[in-house]
Amino acid sequence: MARTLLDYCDRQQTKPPQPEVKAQAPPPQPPTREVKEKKKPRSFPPVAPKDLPASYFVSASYDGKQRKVVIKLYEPESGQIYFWYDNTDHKPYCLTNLSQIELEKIDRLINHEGFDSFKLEEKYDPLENKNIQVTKIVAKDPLAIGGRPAGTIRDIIPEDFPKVSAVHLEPQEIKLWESKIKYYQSYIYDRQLLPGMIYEVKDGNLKETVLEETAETLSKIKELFKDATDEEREFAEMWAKLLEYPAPSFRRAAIDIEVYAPISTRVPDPREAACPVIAVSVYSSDGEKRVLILKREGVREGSEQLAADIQVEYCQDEEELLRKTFEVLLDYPFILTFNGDDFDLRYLTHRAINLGIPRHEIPIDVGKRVCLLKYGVHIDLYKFFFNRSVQIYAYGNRYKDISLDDVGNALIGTQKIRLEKAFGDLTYSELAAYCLRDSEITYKLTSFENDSAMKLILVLARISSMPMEDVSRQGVSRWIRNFMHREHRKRNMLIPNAQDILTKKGKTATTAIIKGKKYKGAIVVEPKPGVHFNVAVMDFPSLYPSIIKVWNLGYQSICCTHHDCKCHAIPDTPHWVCKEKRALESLLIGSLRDLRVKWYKNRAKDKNLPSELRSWYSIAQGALKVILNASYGVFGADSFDLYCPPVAEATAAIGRYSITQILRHAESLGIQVLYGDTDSLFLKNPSKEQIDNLIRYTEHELNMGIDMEKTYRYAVFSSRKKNYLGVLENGMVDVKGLTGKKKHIPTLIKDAFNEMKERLAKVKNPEDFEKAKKDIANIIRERHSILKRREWQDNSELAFHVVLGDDLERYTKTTPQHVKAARLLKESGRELRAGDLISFVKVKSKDHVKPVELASRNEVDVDKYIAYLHSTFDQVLDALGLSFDEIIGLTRLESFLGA
DNA sequence: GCGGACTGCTTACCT
DNA sequence: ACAGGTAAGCAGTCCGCG
Repeated sequence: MARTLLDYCDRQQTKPPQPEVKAQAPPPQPPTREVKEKKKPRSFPPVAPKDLPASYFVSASYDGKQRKVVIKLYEPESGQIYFWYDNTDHKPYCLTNLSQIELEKIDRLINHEGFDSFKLEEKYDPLENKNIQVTKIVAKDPLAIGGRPAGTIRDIIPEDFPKVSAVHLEPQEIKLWESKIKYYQSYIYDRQLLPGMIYEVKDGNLKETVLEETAETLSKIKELFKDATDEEREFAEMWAKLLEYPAPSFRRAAIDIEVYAPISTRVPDPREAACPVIAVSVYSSDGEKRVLILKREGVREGSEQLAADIQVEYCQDEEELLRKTFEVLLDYPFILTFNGDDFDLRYLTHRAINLGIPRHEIPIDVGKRVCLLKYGVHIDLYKFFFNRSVQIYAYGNRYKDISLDDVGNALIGTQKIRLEKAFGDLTYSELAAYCLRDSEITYKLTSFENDSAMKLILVLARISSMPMEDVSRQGVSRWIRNFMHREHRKRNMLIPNAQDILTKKGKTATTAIIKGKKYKGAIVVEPKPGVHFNVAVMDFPSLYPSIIKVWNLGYQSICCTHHDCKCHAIPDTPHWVCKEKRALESLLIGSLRDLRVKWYKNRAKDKNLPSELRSWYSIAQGALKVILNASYGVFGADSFDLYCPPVAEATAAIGRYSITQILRHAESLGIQVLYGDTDSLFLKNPSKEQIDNLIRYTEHELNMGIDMEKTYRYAVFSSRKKNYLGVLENGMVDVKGLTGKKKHIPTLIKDAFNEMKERLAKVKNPEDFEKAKKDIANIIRERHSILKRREWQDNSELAFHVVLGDDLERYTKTTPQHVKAARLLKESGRELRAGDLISFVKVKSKDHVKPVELASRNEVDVDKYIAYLHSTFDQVLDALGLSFDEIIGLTRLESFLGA
């Protein structure tokens, strides 16, 4: 019998109607959208009709009951999800070099309940560079191939084949390929489906929707690649299509739950779900601002006024609260949470089970690490913003720690509500406001700047061919792996096993400067200390992707088997690269790089475009940046499925070669090189001719582009690498690496540093400097005397903020100061985990540190702070010809004596 | 037993 | 689970010192 979505809450209707108490009577709200009336029952699962208008492919998974892949289609007009089940009879499989005759001897395989059939196929083996015959082992169920602890086809073959085979084969000669690819991914690749793109259902079949209006743009892009090779142009077109198709508006709701915990310092365990859920908030794109509150004994209403458009609904018991929440989860096609995988959705599920709600009435699929929805798409923003690439490249390192408070504060300027009392003591209206704020922030994190986060996830889903759930949870190496897998399948290439790449292509040959690293990396040019006026910064735009493109780098091409290619040597290494056959990675990464440089970067800046379109281009551009920035690193990461250390090593080596060549050439032209790092050169006062010469040289000799990136009015270098300050023509100041900009230092010191920075921004010429120096000396003297006289406002100004990189017990080798402070906090009852930010001050007592909340003002170790102020400013002062000690009035002798 | 030289650990940053 | 290179501060160890 088909269930309907409303069946999920049918029990509630059998109860006597509950009196609904409102915090205050909200004026009736006009429905923001017709969805309010739409609540007619839909059958579950919501199978797509025979004909469905244009809808977005947002997710895919495997339906174990029907033994089919199911695709979730989001139809933006109705704002609903439709399920489309595979109708092509596609089946899971893996590949092997054993013949059917040999395989038939393996009883456990033939008799395996999940075994279906064999099929002979020809595939191109990229490691051997030739076509080979393989046997496709087809299964009835993806779990039969792998994914179970034992007794799967993947295990049986290497275990049993040696026993039944007449010829002896070494274990490594028994090959199995593609047995670890998720089945729905395999399906997506084989059918060449494009997640994130637009499809329609026609007569029960899934059909890609072609938009005429993008044709013109696509042909413009094609024109940009007219001088490229045919292959490169084809790849660029492929990417461009994925990036040019529009995004829908995403109908979505953010939810957040609050749980009553008797011990306020303890986070309730979502697996036990022992405590009641007392509030659930919903903040949606339909304009819903709703809080469900559990009625409890002795809780006061509260006098705070909630905004008029907020709907507060009281629930008499917890089951009612949960069922109403589940209705929301079955209504919206996209549900947003902040840490819902590990907390909110997991807690709701286990709590519902504890309360006796049948499993099938809970619309959540709880996995080991994720919680997915039976109906829509759950996006856990904690996982998304936690992603280092997203944090650094997409959001420019604007948020520091991955808390709702910090991310919200940094990106949308909204913080969590600060609680003055324990959770259990809150009035209803305080609880409602607090809970709603969290889902408000969660929602707005996806809505600011034209829904940029949702669009970014969509674009990444397209690039990587992954469902939106997966792409928002997994790292950049998975995104890259998946589009590479897709292209292997498209070209009938066997996807090689990581071990085979390693065996065939070997290891690295250079020695890293840092102990424990696998190979040598980039060059950093020794800076010329001092203040330099008119500094030009030149750089290679995406150096490593350019190298991968120009030098044809990839696991296939590096150290290939052709004899003639050996002369095509990689500088500074024993490696060589293929001249005959283009590597797939080189094409993929190269075309992506060119497309970003030739098209997306400009479009994102093009003031003539309507702002909506421009923001789309800046999202696309940002997505490409994230991918390109990681595209070299993945080859050196052993967790990457196409891990190939010599490719990473060769890329870095060519990078060193390139910058060294251009550095020599610059010097031969008589240009003074002040500094350089990896892909950049800082030139002192170069002439236009000199710059043009450098550009020409790089073009001809290295076959790569180099840009004049920016010019500093002046730059300040110390003798330290990766540490400098540059003032641009427009007065903006770049600060790199200096302690004064680091996030962990006390605000008392940081503020002084920023004052200096602002003062330096005003310096136009060498004469201005003298006045600026006096002002800077005053800034330092002022801070110094605040410290000496103990005149700071509050200890929080002196707090260092350091992230706990690991769980407390795991610091066994040393005990850094923030760990000492954290242990003191733990003693006073706080729960701490890896990733938490520890704030501590330096004190005179035995451990030298105390958590800021436990330290009193008179125990602060002032001398330590003066020393820190000293070292922070020294990084700039010595270049300016100033001395900290002299500024604070110490004679050389006094400072020598340590006065 | 104490202090300086040294190494290693940890975090935050740069490209 | 992208990479390597650099800076800084502190913890811990070794060694020489009557």
